[in-house]
Amino acid sequence: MRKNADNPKMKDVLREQIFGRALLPLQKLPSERELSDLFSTTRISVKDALSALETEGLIYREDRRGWFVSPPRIRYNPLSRCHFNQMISEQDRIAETQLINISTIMAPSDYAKVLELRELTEIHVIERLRYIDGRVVLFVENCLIGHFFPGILEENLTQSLTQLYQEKFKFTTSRSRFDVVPAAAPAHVAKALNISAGQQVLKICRVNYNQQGQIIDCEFEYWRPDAVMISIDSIEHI
Amino acid sequence: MRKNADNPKMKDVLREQIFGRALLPLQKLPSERELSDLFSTTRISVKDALSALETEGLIYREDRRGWFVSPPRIRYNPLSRCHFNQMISEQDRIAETQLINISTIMAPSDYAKVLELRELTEIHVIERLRYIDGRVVLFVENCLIGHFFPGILEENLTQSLTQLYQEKFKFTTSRSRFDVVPAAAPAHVAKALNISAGQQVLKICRVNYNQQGQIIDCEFEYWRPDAVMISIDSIEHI
DNA sequence: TCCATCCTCTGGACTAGTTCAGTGAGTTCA
DNA sequence: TGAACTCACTGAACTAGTCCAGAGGATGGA
Repeated sequence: MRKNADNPKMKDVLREQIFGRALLPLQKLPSERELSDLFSTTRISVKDALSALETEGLIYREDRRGWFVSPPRIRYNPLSRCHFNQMISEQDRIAETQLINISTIMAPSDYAKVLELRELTEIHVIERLRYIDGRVVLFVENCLIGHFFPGILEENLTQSLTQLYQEKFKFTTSRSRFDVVPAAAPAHVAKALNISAGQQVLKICRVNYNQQGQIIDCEFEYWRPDAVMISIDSIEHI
Repeated sequence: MRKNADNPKMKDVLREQIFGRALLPLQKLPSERELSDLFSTTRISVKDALSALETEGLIYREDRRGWFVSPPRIRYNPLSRCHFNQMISEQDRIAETQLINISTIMAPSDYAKVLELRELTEIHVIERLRYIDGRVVLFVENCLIGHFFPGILEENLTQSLTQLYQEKFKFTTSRSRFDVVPAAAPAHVAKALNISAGQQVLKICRVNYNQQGQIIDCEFEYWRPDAVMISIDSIEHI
């Protein structure tokens, strides 16, 4: 978390190696034990230094697998209901989507509140994982209000939902509203993203409206914090 | 950072106390040493538990002063060039601004790049600290392109710069562009915010354009990550 | 060939301390 | 009265280990 006052080298050495591309994106760092030997310090100090580089967004960890060099951040504009795959490939990266789970349930109170539902309503919950260049970076949970989307669960849900909304249901998003907040990863998210429970993620909650101004769905995104940068230009939606 | 597997109580107890308002916003927690006695564990475990609550946004620390309960987050829309004081008081909180430093320099390359300056240009750098309910939460650095703002340094710079732009220079922001990224606090920012160097902050870089579409200034904001929540509604600027 | 089992390597979580440096209240003294 | 000094208390940073659990490759038997 903080600096190695006595041994300010380790953090700086690794940082230089990363900026100097002696360590390449996605490359694995030596293990914590090896590093503590190399820099003749304790594993706790090594962990602190690695955590510091992690909060700088230079490296990331995978639970019980090791530490790796972070690739450049993706620029993401949550206002433009742009297709994930398109956004990623425009930035010369490779996107994949994996469907984890689908369920249809009665909206529990927290979801009902976000969706402004006043009565018991059926919602579809779609959980997906998104990969960039083969690395898991995003856990997404979509909550669709059931009656707006008859039969959607039979479609291919690894494609863009926005596109599906448009093509199958003729919905264009007239308005969307979102919150960005640094948060701790809930257990199920942490597991899916290969991080340890309670680690920091960037959480984005989005609510979408159709042409009639009705809320049709909401979305909870949990990003690995080193993978993304929110980037918004007002000119794009004036 | 992680959980106390053996003693899962401490984190949960503190969380409950906070949600149950047995510990109130801005209230100081017992010292790390006291907590390690109370929960009969080591200071390292205490620190881990506290760090975990910190990444949840429930508590914050002040360097060598202690740990405190976080007040509710402020909702902030960086697109609406709204006055800071107005935004805070609309949320029933009290805002203050403190001027730290003013300087007029030739734009160094990193600033020149953001401001898209092709030649040597004079800029005014205004550093300010913002308080909410008496707590430092935000360090702001404004970089104004000199020739757009003759004589601005003689004005009262603890007020809203946006307002000053409008009233004195008849600038209305026609467009603004910003990036949000979780980052580590640079040393001078950490010191001003009373956090330790390298701790996590939410960094927002904003670039503003005048009516003619020229870049007139940019701004670097460093927020204590538990104090804020980015909240944007597309309807407000369609 | 395929699947289960084992074994090694990883980070996660912990114990039990020490030393350092900034904060801030309280005291001293011109 | 007010500025300078002292000192207890705080988190920051560190040493030196142990034990645990998941990941994933190697092994070996059906």
